Amino acid sequence: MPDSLRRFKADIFQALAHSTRIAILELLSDGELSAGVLIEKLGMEQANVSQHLGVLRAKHLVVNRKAGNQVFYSVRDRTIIEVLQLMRRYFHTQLKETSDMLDELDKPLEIVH
Amino acid sequence: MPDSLRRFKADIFQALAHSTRIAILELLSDGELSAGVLIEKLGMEQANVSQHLGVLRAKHLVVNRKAGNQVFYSVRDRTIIEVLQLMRRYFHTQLKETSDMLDELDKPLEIVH
DNA sequence: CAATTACATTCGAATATGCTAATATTCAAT
DNA sequence: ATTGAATATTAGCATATTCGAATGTAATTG
Repeated sequence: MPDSLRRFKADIFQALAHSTRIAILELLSDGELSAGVLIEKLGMEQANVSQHLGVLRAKHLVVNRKAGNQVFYSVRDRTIIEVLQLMRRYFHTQLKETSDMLDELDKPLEIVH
Repeated sequence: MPDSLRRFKADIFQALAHSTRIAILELLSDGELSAGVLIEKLGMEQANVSQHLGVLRAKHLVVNRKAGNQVFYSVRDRTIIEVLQLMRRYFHTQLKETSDMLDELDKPLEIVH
């Protein structure tokens, strides 16, 4: 497999590598929503959400449609939703295999010596 | 869905968000390989590959088995391989939809004037 | 016990990412 | 034309990632 394809994949994974962007894609999985509704449902700063939408747009994971004052977003390809679902399955498998996993999640903070 | 689960997913995606780590997982998809063989097949710096293996280990995407002098790595859960395969399908879909995609891929290299 | 092989870890510099606050832009309505 | 609402962009700072160079650590061999 050519490295260009791997870089493409890595780019997509990078776009998925943030809980807010995952939340956005999940919210959009049932159909399009305006930026305003997304901001409201996420309960986060407008600029912050807009930046995350910008990342998803840049990687073509979402498309946007302007309607007057508003901008409606939707997922471009359902395959991405499938990836997220596969990930959930992965989570459950791992949960069964190692219950330490949850402790591990908190670890990054322990780096403070 | 709780945010902790999204953060877990994001963490895994972060681990996948590098072409070298994707290459490692692909190389391991047919069975375990020693760190040395991985380094050789990747043709990269020993320390660099070891660091990437460290990331994959930290996120439990791979497990390692010590045998004397060597360390053998293998993917912990095939689901991750499935995610990579889904991603390949995604790539092909996108390729059909927008041929600009390839231009986008080469862009970073064109910085050399 | 050297010396070597196979990996891992640490350090430091470069680059990338994420956030808030502030500012722009774009369309709508008065 | 002004104002207001919805969204995007920029600036600046803090933190994270990535890399090569150097160093550390086990196990192996002589």
